[in-house]
Amino acid sequence: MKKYKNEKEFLEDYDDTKYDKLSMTSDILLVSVSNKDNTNYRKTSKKMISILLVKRDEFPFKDKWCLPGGFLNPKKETLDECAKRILKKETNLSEIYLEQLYTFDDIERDPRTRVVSTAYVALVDKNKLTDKLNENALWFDIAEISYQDNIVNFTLNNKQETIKFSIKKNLIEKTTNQYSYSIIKNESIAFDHPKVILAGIERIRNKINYTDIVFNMMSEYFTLGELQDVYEVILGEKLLAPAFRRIIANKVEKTDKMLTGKGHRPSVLYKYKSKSI
Amino acid sequence: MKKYKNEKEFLEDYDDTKYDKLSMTSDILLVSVSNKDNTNYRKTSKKMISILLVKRDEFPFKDKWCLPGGFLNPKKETLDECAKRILKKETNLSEIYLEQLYTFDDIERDPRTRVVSTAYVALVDKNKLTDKLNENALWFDIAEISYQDNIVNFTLNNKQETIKFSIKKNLIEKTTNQYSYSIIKNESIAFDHPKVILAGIERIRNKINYTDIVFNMMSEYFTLGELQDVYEVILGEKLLAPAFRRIIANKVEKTDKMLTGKGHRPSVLYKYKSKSI
DNA sequence: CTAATAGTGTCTATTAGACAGTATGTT
DNA sequence: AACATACTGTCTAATAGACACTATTAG
Repeated sequence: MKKYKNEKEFLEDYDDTKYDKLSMTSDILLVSVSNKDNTNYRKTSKKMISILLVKRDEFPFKDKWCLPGGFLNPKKETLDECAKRILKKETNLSEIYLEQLYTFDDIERDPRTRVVSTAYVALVDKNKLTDKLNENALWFDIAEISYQDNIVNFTLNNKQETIKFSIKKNLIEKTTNQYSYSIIKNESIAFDHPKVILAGIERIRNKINYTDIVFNMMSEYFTLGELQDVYEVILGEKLLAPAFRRIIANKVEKTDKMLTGKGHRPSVLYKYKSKSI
Repeated sequence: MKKYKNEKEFLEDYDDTKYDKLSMTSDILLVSVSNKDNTNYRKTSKKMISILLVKRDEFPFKDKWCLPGGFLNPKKETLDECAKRILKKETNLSEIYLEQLYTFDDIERDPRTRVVSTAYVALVDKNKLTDKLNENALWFDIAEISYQDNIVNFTLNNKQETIKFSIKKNLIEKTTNQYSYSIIKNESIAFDHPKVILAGIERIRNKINYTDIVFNMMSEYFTLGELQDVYEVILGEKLLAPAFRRIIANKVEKTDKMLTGKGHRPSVLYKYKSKSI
């Protein structure tokens, strides 16, 4: 091997074309909250988690649904910037909560060639999306996430279509409960994106208890009942109101606004109060 | 654009050489626990966190220390497999705790070319390493991690050398306390590896409270005093023994072995008791 | 009035924090 | 004996869980 006197000389002589390279993408699980419409004037409309899917109009996986994503330009952007560029294209918003989730890299995850994908979770209040969505993009409600043993069954809905898929969780590390995922049923979703959806939902579920992550999906003003509903749909369990209110008490502040017209006692609207450090 | 009848036809015609690609590496923060030697026969030897660093013998960053790592072979291995291959080479062990940490991808992080690195945290009980280390590899003790405002100062030690570096944490997301890191002092460590070290230590610090991650660094038999020492050095704070014992009570089981010869009351040796699910 | 949700008071159970005390080895 | 750590008992403080109760609206 050639000996170099210094780093500058080494770099000038460096030829990266002799090494095997690969492509990377950023894929984004964009999550929000919807209201399930309701006919009974008394009942409040229940909350649901929604995710944005895009219908592929090219091969591979033509006509399947996938997460918004795109190839990284290795010369001039980071994965974060790539994710933001894609979000901007899909939602026309720049100020969106974004968090790196996991890097997915099964060798065969893309049939074209080796593509490693760094997945992101993005959270948004859907009501802020005033612009019309890209015509291939649609919000799906997560109608159900059911756990049976180590199998997770998802049901996604939009007005035209229902999507189902199932993932098996295999415990690979006892000390920290690490699981590997294998897709055991999936007809509608492209790539390994079912895994990304599950990993992202579980990330939010974990973080909801020790961070203020939920407020990225809430409107500016909300009732404590709505907030509790969102916690319940994310956690998949009912909470008791007094305990819930104690826990979130110092994350919210009362406003002088009220939500009325609901066939029951009106409720005070609250705002998110970020911790002053 | 050419129209394809089906996916097979599309894939047969697919040419990935027309897209810009990049290189990826797996870098591993291998962490263990050491005993700080002690002269007073009465005192117990205090615990320290140790990490494995490798001295680079080639450009770039020749003669600097870096984390063990290596290029991903895009044709035939996953990032996990790549990390395991490197660990095997460094430690000759296959059964090591391994967890994906974060994907680091600053554009200029490698002066040669664009290299995205997926970092891993690996934990091991150093006593299991019977084979001699690779001659370029050395364990460094983390002598100090001090926080002043949002600046973190590291001091690493081995017998010959002391390494210091400082990282500034910039809050980029209030709701979940996400920080970006910037290296503000560093003379000895290659690439952006100071960031990886900080991120890895903080990951372990977070997980120690809600998982059994710590036992991956412990010997098979340990005293509760040793275990508490490890918690304290990772958390950077003193704990009260009665509370600590209550918390870890159902993670450990008593053995009939005792640790004697220490100038004070002998202590019972315990074993890790993994949760039966 | 009724059904539905909003909101609070309070008791109990559980968990965490603190301290003091006893126990037992080596030199 | 002296020192250092091992280990436990118990009081107190803080937090979480549960339930019952009152409040207030649209229809």
